[in-house]
Amino acid sequence: MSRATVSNAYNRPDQLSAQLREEVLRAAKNLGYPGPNPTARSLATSRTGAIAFLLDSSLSAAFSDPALSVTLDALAKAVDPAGHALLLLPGTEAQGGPPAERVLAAQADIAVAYSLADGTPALEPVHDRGLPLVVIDQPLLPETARVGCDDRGGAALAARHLLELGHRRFGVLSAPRLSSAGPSGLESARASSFRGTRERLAGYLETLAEAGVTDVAVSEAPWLSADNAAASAASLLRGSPRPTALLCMSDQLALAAVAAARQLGLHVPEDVSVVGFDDIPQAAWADPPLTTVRQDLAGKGRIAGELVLHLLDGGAPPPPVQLPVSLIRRDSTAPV
Amino acid sequence: MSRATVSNAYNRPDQLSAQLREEVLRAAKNLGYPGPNPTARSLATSRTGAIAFLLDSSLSAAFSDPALSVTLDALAKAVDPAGHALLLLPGTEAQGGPPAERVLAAQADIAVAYSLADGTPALEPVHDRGLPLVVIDQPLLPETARVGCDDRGGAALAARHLLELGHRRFGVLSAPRLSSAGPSGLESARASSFRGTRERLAGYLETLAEAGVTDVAVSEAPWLSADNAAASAASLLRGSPRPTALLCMSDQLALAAVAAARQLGLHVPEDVSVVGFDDIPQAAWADPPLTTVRQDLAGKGRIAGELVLHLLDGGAPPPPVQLPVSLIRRDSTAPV
DNA sequence: CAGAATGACTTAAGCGCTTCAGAAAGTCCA
DNA sequence: TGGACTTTCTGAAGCGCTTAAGTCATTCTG
Repeated sequence: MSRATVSNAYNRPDQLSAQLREEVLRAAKNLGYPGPNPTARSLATSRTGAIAFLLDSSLSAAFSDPALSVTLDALAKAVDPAGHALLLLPGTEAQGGPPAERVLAAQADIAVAYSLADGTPALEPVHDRGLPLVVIDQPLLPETARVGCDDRGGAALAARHLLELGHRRFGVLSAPRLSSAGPSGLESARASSFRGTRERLAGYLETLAEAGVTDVAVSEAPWLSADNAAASAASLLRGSPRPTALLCMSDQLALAAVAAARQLGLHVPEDVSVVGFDDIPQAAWADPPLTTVRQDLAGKGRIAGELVLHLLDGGAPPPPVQLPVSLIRRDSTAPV
Repeated sequence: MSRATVSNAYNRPDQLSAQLREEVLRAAKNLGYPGPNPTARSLATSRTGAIAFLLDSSLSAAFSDPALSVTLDALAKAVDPAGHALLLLPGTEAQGGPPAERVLAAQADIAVAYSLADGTPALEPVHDRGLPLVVIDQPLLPETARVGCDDRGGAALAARHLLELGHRRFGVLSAPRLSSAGPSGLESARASSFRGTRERLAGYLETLAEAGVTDVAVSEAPWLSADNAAASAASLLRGSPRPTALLCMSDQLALAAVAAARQLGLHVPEDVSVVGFDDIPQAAWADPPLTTVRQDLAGKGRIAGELVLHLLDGGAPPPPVQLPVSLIRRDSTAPV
């Protein structure tokens, strides 16, 4: 019996009679042959069946934000029918992405970059290897597919909402920038290597400035952990004059801000209004339910998945997709 | 120039002169050669450098519990120096694990099973392929390394604590069992395919029974999502007589229970005591801070990582590791 | 200075599979 | 009945690499 026949028995049943195929599979079972070796198959077909997912930080930091879980799950479901597995490459916080050599050695057909820092060394090997690339919430690169949301517009929505409620004293709770060295605050956030951080900050500040509010306290939560975030929020709330409204770059941060406020004996929204960003599931059933900027996280993941499939199919990168955002008014904001 | 020399330039610098090596690498750069193809290298070395991580459910369901993030992160950090990547295989909720064919096709050197359902089809291909296996929070299989915590003992701790506070009317909020069909409740939880669920339930009920409490309401949260969990908790709290204490199989469930109680106008711990399980980071800064059974999640992940390294190194599976648990008293429990 | 030891590089086998081009055998129609 | 098809299976090349064994020149050693 030739190898080719066995191979066909597994991969192309139409190439041999049903009877012989049965016989082959039965013999395989008897011999304890578990089916084609995935690595050898990959080498022969030059397809690994895996998608490399590049993260900006450690797994626990990355997954502490439910926004990632939701997005990644939607992505996984979108590519699932094609049978792809997900190869997770955690980042190092110093580089805002995985180390280059890990990317170089990753067995994957395509890379998906999720909110990596600009200039992270992780993307060069992707290019060198000729891997297709889909970026989520990052600047567009040549030859790359992209999906993201209107970060700046969303931030503007949040700021405008609070202005309309009469607030004039604001604090901004910022996502981490790249390096933990140096002072925290406005300049630091503005110079963040993360596009999302920069854009949201710009959205807040521009809108506030248009309304004549220019003196805004900015605090940055170093790498996402609940404790860090609450501490940063507390530092904003202890400022004087105390802000009456907090603009938070994610719901995760907003939730921490609410907790911090409570700790300080402040009531939300009576004493301080809090608005988040993302509209993660938890935002709706938090106490109080969070006013936030909604983006379609599941849609973002699904579209990223479709882009993956499209690129794997040899398609050219389509124009970048920008998802809309909208303000969801719940109970964490009130007139000043 | 021979292939072997190039290979050595990348993998064994001691096999050639530094000068020639430089020359090789320079030439590679000029020719746009990105270094050895990972798949071909794997075939030749029969090492993929990846660890397959098998989950019981979808990514969003799995990662909605921070306990997983923490454990997985610790595992990733433990294996990181060896340069392993993580191949994530999400499960289907009907099977309590990933589909067999995905496991069969996974390019990995070893499998880690996290709290899969008993009898899931995912583990057979692991065995057939001869992959080493580490199980976390699951029954021990032959030829397998295992790490887990004392689920039953921890549950007993929680129940005893509430009994000592004088509680006599209990509700149990159970993790999902395998199938969503059939009645929810005691029998269903007892027959769960998940070892953790069964053990914790047994721990609760045995301890309560020893104290003469036998009539305990059990409600099961179908696949972990905040909404589901809160609804299940609410159904317990609406029972009559209303339980004065809720035993929750995870902190995630406990947090949802607190939210549900609040929604019903009940105060925690004045009207109802709530105790969780796991001691996830959020438990400490929740409102109120959660009384819970602590298990060393990071330690569990780290040990699992060490087991992975040990098995990959050709070591025999050591005896199963059972991690201790302890009760952490915070403010979500009070005398009845 | 012969022979052993060392260092630097190459030869060639093989990892386990897929797939294309063909061989062998059977089928069909004029 | 015989050439043209079809169906079923096999031969063999090749995917891109690693590595044990081997070659050859150079350097020691006694």
